[in-house]
Amino acid sequence: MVIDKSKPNKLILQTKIQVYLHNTMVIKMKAQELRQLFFEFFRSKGHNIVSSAPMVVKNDPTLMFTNAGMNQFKDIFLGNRQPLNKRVANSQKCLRVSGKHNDLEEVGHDTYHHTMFEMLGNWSFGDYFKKEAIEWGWEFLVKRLGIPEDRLYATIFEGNKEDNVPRDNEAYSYWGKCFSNPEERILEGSKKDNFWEMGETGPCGPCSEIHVDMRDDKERKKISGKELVNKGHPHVIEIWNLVFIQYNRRSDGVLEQLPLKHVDTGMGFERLCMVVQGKKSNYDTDIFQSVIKEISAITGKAYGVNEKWDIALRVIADHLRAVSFSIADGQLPSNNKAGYVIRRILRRAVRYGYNCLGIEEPFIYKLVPVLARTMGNQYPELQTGKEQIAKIVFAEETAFLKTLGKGLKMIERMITDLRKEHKNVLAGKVAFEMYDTFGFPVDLTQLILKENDMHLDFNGFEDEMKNQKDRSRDDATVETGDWSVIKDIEGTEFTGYEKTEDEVLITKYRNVKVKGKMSCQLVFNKTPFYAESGGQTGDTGQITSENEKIAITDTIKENNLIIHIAKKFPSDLSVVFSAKVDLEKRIMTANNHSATHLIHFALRSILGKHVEQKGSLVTPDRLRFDFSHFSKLSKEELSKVEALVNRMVRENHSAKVTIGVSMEKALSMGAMALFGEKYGDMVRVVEFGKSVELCGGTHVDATGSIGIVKIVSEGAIAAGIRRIEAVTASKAEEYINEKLNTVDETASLLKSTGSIKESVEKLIAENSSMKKTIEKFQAQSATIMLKDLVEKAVIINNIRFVSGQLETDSSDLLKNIANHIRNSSDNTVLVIGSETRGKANILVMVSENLVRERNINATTIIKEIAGEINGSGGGQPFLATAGGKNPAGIPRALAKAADFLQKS
RNA sequence: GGGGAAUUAGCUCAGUUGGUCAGAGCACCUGCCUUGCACGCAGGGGGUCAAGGGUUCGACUCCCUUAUUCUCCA
Repeated sequence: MVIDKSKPNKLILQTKIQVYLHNTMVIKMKAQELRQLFFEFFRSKGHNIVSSAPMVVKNDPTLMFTNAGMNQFKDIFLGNRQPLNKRVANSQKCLRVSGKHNDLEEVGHDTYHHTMFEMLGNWSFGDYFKKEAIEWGWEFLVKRLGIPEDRLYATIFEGNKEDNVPRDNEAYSYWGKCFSNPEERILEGSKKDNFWEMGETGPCGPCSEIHVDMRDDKERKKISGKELVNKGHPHVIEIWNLVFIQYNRRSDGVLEQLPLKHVDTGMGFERLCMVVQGKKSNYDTDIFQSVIKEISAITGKAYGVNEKWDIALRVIADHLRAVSFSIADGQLPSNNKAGYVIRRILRRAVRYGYNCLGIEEPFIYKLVPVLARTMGNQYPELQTGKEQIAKIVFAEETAFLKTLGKGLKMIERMITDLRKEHKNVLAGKVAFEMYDTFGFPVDLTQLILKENDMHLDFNGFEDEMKNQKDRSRDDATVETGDWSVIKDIEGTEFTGYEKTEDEVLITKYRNVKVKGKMSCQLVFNKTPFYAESGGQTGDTGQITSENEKIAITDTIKENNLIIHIAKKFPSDLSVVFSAKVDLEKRIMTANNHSATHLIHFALRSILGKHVEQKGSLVTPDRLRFDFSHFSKLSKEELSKVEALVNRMVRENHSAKVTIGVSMEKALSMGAMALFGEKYGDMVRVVEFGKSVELCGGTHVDATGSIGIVKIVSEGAIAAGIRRIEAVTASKAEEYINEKLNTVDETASLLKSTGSIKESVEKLIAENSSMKKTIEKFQAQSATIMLKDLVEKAVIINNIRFVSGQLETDSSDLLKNIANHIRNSSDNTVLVIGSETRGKANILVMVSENLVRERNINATTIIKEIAGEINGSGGGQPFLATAGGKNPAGIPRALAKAADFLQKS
């Protein structure tokens, strides 16, 4: 056992004290110490302590977030990678927002579910198995932490006939040696609780769980803990799951034995803290209390006073962790995929603050520093990123509160409408629309309705919700077939750094059906194709055999396997293929990738060392680079960056690539490790002059071949994060030429020899003054025409009838004339015809007093006369228009209007 | 990836089965009043109603396409 040598007795003493104090429930071992104790324990058992993988998963389409400690070892279990150490232990940050064990809407209502949590785990990759796993589990909990034996239960797998798996007698026998009364303490569990599977297919095996009974003595006497295991009792809980991976499930459902057997264990750290600290709730441990106290200080709502507040405080404390860790890993809140999950979690926290605590302004961002203090030791990314995290949370909170504000307005309007109709039920469809289209939470809708003595048709709402889910699910079904193995070779050697063409053999293939579209996936023994990774898109190209040529449309990486997406499967899979990468695209991609390195370097030189890469996208056509910076780049800064980059291009720095460098060495060379990026134990370093980066991508041999780099755009993508887009080489040439052409064409249009800008400014000024002049003229000519017409007016039936045909193509002008007359004189009917582009138009205006007193209607008149021009029309009682194809009929139409008035 | 919504003045937004309807507040400009924490009063400039098609006598309003943004689902 490894303990702190400077205080050799402290640990032992502490353990003894714990045993003594456990029943009185006043033990205080800080979470931080407990975590270290776990590491030291497994180090003493020959384990290598590794760091937590990022919580946000990249390069795995089936998983958005790390949801268990074993995720980062998935490819080892699948046999795609050899482990460096056969015994490993760590603490992994995990996120679970849905699935059988957890649902986001439940978190906070009980005292032991979380979105983000830490999972302690120890692993054996084909090394030790059930015996050691069980013995060490027991030793750690009972002997090291001093958890009394009579509070522990173990479960084992009861067996399953369908799968042909026997009862796990082996596990039972080892537990039997630990407990003094095994019959009482070891329970059997069904497939549901005690058989672990990675997915529908893949590695799986029986598991054995350890449960703790935390109830008072009195309670324990009443009902045996045995009755409460796996029954959802808040104080009789599972804390450690030991999984014994010994099978592989094929897609036909049949289990086959694995050649190597593995151990995968996971212990909920928050629960362990609760047990060790003698608390009844995870939220009472020091992990959460510091944050909860801060929320209370801000909101004035103390914990433990009433249930409604407590739920809100728990929700906020939990969600703060999930959101902060995600942002630290580089996952910003956004409107799809992983980013959307984060947004939803944060919004839920805001909602609880709003509903239950009555906080109507951003406040969660204020909690980030406290969280960084509490957990920054183990997870330094929180400490270094805390300012940026706070900024992003603030922006997100502000935006959502605005959404809420808009929704409140809408719902007020709806309530008014309902009142008018004397109804008190809001249709589910309406609430769903508010939720679906405007993001207004349904529980708030319900709350507000209740305050107004109304309620929601919740069933209707859920129906709509179900419809939408079905729609999305139908669309997203992916059917993945089994790998068919042709040659049993593990992994793929990547030869693409040296060559773009290679002789390859197909080792396995499978079908993947997405949206009814079949995609053919191939794996080779070695390949020159670069798989999408690190922002660089996958290679395209083709494979050819003697009688076939097949296009490769993309290359991806899944669980460390390089997979080629082919147009179709070759008819003969066993022959040698010549695999050839599309060279032109590869070169263009390399230009862009190397250029991102130069841009990164230039940004740091010019803006400062706070600039860090936050993401990038490199395609053959363009590049995108996201980085942290607090404000918009000025024009000067942008041109400085561009100038420095292009200088480095001209200096023609050769690429210096070093492979198999240890992480420490790479960092000492000046390379930057990015938080949220998963690196292997050995890394690849790419240097161009002073630019040093950890990078697995393909690059130019020397910067000169990039030719030229042109920044195309710069903008914000989130608070504190900016994005630069750029083009290089021939694409940059095209871009610049296009711009210059525009300038040339503009200049020749302007016939300008001097400054184009001045010419355009002059043109705009002239244009606007001309506009005004024209308006004046039009008004004048309208007055003249008006006068002309009015002079020719006749009196029919005591009505002044003004009519005539005008030459104008402006319907606005006609309307102007009409309105002018209407406003200036009563007792008038105006009928004007005009011809534009071979079509006839007629306008009828009737003075308001005639409409009122004599019931003369412009619409009636226009319908009466529109036939004469082969047209139709309509309008309002005082103004109507019609159009038709027969201009020759205009005089007849005017005459008919006169007749009409005569009769009325 | 799939649904829905939005885009109107520099900003925040109104705009009622398609017809004097292109508006408000803030900001801006001019003048007056005189300074007290968003001073007040009077007047004024500013909009291709996101872009492009279509339907119609007539489109900010209806339909289609595109762009951008928001939002929900996976």
